[in-house]
Amino acid sequence: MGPVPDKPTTTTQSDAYPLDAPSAYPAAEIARAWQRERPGIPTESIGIVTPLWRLAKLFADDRRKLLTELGVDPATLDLLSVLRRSGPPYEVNTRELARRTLVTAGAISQRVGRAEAAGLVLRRTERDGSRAVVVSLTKAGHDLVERTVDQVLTREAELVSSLKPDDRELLAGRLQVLLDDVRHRLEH
Amino acid sequence: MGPVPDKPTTTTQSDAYPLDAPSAYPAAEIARAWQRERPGIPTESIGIVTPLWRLAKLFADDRRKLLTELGVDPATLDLLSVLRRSGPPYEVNTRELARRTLVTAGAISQRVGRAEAAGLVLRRTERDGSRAVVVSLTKAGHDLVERTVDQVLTREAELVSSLKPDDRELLAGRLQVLLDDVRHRLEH
DNA sequence: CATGCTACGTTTAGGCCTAAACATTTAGAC
DNA sequence: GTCTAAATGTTTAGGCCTAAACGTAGCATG
Repeated sequence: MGPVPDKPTTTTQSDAYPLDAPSAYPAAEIARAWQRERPGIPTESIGIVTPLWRLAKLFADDRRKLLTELGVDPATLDLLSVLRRSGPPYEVNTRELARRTLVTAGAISQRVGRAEAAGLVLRRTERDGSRAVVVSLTKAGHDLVERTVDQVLTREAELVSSLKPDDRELLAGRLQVLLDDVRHRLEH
Repeated sequence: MGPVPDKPTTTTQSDAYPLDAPSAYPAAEIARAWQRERPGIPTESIGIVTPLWRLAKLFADDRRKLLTELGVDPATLDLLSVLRRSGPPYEVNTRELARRTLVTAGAISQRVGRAEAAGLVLRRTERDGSRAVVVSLTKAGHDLVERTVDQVLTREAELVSSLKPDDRELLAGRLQVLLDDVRHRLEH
């Protein structure tokens, strides 16, 4: 049966995993532990889903910390970035914002509300008497993006810099294919 | 310069992206949009980070919805799963829990508090007069894991079922390598 | 031009998390 | 032993998000 991972740790901390390796239990060990505890359970997904979640969390935590220093929060920068990237006149309606950021309409409404209160965006109706809302970037919002996005992307490029360009493209491609497939399955 | 993606969408929703493809702007287009708007900005990471975040969110949202139907929340099941996987006597101290779940000590404290109030776990000091806390699974907690984990893993196996075993292992391996490297970099 | 369905944005309630402040305990230095 | 510094678990404050309830606008049918 090989080594027994994920052993009970009643004693103190870390039998198998020293403190200086804060999260070193590969997904493979989680799958093995489930197989040991519940033989036959479908564990094929663990090797994909677990590292994927962990990577996402590491990137998100790191970005949040960097942005805190810069005086922004990730949700606001996400909103401003979509507007900035769309090019002049830096306007996008709220449906489109929800679609591009993968959050609910309610979340968009709150994000825009906060950003508007901070003077970073403006909100106006799409046409007279229309209910649709268009959000646009103010100068302050534009400036905020300009002085933060480079730092964020530079930092993240550093974090993935162990990947050689070919490997990076290969991984990016496979992730995109998987993403498209998962999205397709979720649409039923 | 090729096609111009991520065009302003002042008009209505979705010029280039119909509503029936709720999130179809590949990471590559985001990178191209940044290059168009801010030439020279380092965009290498986008192809990795963006699909990775989106996949993580799709999986997390789907799991949350499934678990809501089953009457649990993801955070609680995460806690119970670590305990269940550790094998008899289903006990893990709180430091170890924090390490394995990638959340802060405060979050663990709250998770355990909620689970304890729901009768799913017990909390006791590690030794007499000690400050260290050990969390253990109750029968109710054990039962809850038994009747939910199979469904969660089955569902997730379905979501990644487009990957052939070889592809799956390859991707899992590359993600784990990247995870280890990113973690290493974050330790400074 | 009613009627009812659908789409849309906002608001509210509740949940979970992080960061920081606390209160102890544990470990070292001398 | 004593004292200081580090480690540990909890609490609190504040932030962001989802789900659901609303109120209204758009629109097709008859």
